[in-house]
Amino acid sequence: MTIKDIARLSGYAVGTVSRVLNGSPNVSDEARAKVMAVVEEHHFVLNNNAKHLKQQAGSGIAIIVKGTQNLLFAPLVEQMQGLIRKRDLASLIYYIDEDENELDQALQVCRERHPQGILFLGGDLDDFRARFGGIKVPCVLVTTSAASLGFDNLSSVSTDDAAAAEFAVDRLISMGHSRIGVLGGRTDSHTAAARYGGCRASFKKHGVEFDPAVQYVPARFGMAGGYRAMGALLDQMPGLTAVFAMSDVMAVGAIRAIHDRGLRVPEDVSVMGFDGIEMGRYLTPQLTTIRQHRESIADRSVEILLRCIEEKAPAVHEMTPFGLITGESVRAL
Amino acid sequence: MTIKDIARLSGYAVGTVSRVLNGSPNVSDEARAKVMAVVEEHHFVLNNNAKHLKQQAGSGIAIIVKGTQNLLFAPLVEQMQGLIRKRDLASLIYYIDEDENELDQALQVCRERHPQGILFLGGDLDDFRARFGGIKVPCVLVTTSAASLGFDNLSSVSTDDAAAAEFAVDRLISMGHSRIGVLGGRTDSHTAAARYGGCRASFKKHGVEFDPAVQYVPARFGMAGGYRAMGALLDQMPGLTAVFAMSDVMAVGAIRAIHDRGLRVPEDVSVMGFDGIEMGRYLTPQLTTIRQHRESIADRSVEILLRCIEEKAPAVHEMTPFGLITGESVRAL
DNA sequence: TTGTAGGCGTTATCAC
DNA sequence: GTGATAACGCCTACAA
Repeated sequence: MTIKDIARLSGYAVGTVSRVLNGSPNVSDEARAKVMAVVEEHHFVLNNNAKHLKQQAGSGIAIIVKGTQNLLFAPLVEQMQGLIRKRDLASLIYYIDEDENELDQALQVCRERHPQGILFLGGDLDDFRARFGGIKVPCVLVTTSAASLGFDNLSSVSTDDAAAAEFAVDRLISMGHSRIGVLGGRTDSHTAAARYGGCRASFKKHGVEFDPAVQYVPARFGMAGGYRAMGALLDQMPGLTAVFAMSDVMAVGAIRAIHDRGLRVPEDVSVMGFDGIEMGRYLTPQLTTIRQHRESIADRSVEILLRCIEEKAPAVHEMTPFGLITGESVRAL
Repeated sequence: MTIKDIARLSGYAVGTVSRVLNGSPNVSDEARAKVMAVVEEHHFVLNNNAKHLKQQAGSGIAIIVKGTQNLLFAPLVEQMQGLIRKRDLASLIYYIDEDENELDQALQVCRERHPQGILFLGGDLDDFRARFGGIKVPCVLVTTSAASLGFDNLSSVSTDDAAAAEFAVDRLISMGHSRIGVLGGRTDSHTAAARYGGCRASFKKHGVEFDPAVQYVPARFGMAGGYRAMGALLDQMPGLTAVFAMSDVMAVGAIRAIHDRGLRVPEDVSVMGFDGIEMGRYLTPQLTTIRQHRESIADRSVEILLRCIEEKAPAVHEMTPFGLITGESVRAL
């Protein structure tokens, strides 16, 4: 069943059918009605391969989500979709796995779907540095700053990771903690590096001792990673009273590791997370954590992208505010 | 950059380039080397629109995942991908949101990508009943039984929801509980209905009282749903000692609701979950839950689909074994 | 082994 | 307002 069949069955030519299906104004009401009748009768849908093969002009905003399980991304995607629809634009969403290259995907999408712009949820700065040059449409990298890259069609919207991490450690220190461990991503991650820098700044500012070899344990962002890293930290830093985990999911693993050593949270060890995922509020103890401001992130990302598209505005790199969710996993000494 | 450019730059014709890129054997090593050199230099990738538009013959297995956040699906997808690759087939993964129609997606994929078969992770039986007739390739519905539908190209692989739920309640009863509440999906969900039936069978078998109006609270499958439903259950069933939540994620919400009433798990109320997601083992208390056998589900799904494709085998509906993960959230009275 | 050409289903540019 | 027709980028006979 192709557009040709519809043309034959409706008594019109393919051109007219195409015009009807694409909402062109140059069609008589009669033609529109007859064609639509045939289309609906056969549940006909255009073939996107052919459509996009032919169509060079871009339409819609592509959203490339790297990491389907990232609990922070789901609400972001949902909100962005709404904002894009509100502007009468289509959104094309592509979920890719953590280990796929988001720029391969983006380049393919550009070749095949000609989007007007791209929102990247998550992504690796090294990938961007290596391959983003091939992309010509305006883009926004969301949750990671791309300021250091200097591409003139790549904006970014992110939490100020360094400031937020510094704030987190400030908080622990202000509550009387001084033997504080840090569980982070591997230092090849730009995000982890920024948060790590914030931690160090806080320790230094307050004159609190921090020996990276002992007090910092890198791990994968995941419960298992948090669990193992916390175990190591407890081994090498017996007197610790608080730990800052660079993601809520790691914090969950860390809390269990603490329990498995016969210690309690927060009585024996306080745990501060990072992200503010929904799950945190259902845990016992509820997670005390840094909250990334999802609404602002989604909002600003879409806003910036559209401004770059419609007004050819230059790329900008924004930081959105962060907050503190006071749960039950941190106590004052 | 198209195949024509590569042809020009490599000194060969488009046909040869196409043959190289598709791994055809009828190419000299020299041609292959020269063409690949140009291809890699320019990071050239074929345009899938054109490729699939032309290519009617199907290649690859499509995996349609409904619900990106379903913690059960992530490991299933990963394992299935591995199994499919091991058979030298390509896999095309499509993630769609919970509220999209998986059959619209499937029909589109069939028209545009011509897969040899489709694996559906999650899906609504009503959607299938209404629209699956349009699909002609072999398919497997995973985690939900499609036996009742009777399509001859739709197999299914699932946990025996009724038996597993019955087992769960059996277990609670055998540990001395008799005032047991149930938190489930809304009864329009086939899965929830099956699990609900299993619960009732267990209560009946053991002669334990069960008044659905009081002891059963339907809710959405999610932490918030579990939290609210548990609150309601505690209100209307003051003396309860145990609750069976029809998903682990609901159980997490339920446990927090119990805590918020000043009760403890499992000292005051025991909680049994369902699914066996990774998170359960990191919670405190660790979740006691029914484990769906992910490995078997992935394995059998791929196996059955390939048998249907390669040997034109008839559709089958298999149940995979389930188990019990003994955590800390259920205690003996 | 390699080159050539037709056509996949659609859109868009022409005429009419 | 409508109809014919040339691309879009690729695959695949078929020819050489």
